[in-house]
Amino acid sequence: MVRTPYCDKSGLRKGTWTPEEDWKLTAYVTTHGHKNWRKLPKFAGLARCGKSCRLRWMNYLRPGIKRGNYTYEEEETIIKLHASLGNRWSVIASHLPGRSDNEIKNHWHAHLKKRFQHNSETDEKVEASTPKHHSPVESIQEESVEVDGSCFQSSSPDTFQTPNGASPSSQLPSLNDDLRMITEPAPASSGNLVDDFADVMEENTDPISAYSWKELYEISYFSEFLAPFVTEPESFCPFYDDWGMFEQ
DNA sequence: AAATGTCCCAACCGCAATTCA
DNA sequence: ATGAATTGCGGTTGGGACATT
Repeated sequence: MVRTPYCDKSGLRKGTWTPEEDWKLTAYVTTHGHKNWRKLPKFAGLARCGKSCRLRWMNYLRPGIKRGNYTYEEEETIIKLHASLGNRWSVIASHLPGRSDNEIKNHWHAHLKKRFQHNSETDEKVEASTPKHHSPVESIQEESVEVDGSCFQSSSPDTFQTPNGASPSSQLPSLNDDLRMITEPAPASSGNLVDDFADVMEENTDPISAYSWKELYEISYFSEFLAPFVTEPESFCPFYDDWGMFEQ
């Protein structure tokens, strides 16, 4: 069977995503959902392949995603699950709400693997000088978490967090709200809209950093670009009828 | 201060699995 | 039932940031 390449290599951007691209993708997926990643970039105005868009959304832009600052409990969970599941990162990620498989995989290779190996070596030395007991791996496997999906709450697209870390809502915020947040500075304004906006975002513990949001703010065509979504989404998205608003 | 090495993360790639027509 | 299209997964890599010489 001959596969058509999922990514048409010609004329498509690769590499690091720009704030502008992030915004386009976020705005489009938030408004129209993502039923067909392959066609999405075309209608979102992105020169990326669908695969790249999906990865970016799943790992960095999707609501509720957490970045960095792993807690001790999270790291313990990763180590235990890895001991029992191996490199099944997506399964491991499903037990850590807000964490992507890619990030967990990176964190494992960059930090946890070394620590785990170091601990194993240390324990082996202790084991050699003490009466017989279980190896570190065996111990971990014995007490490893049962993977039945019931003991953890998986991250859900419905648990949207606002960029400033406000409590999750059962509903996605409207794009009008987003626009209001972007275009209306706080009452106690310093007079510099960009800085005020960044100040708000700096409280954010969530995915898109204050730095990124500041950059996003500075993209002057925001309103222009968003206008079609807010007023007549049907005219912008040919799939609108099929997809429905906020479909996840 | 400059050169070199190392670490870490974002993103790409290929393949397998799943869904669709 | 079959083949094509699409999605999801895990391994790998490029390059920027930071540390060391």
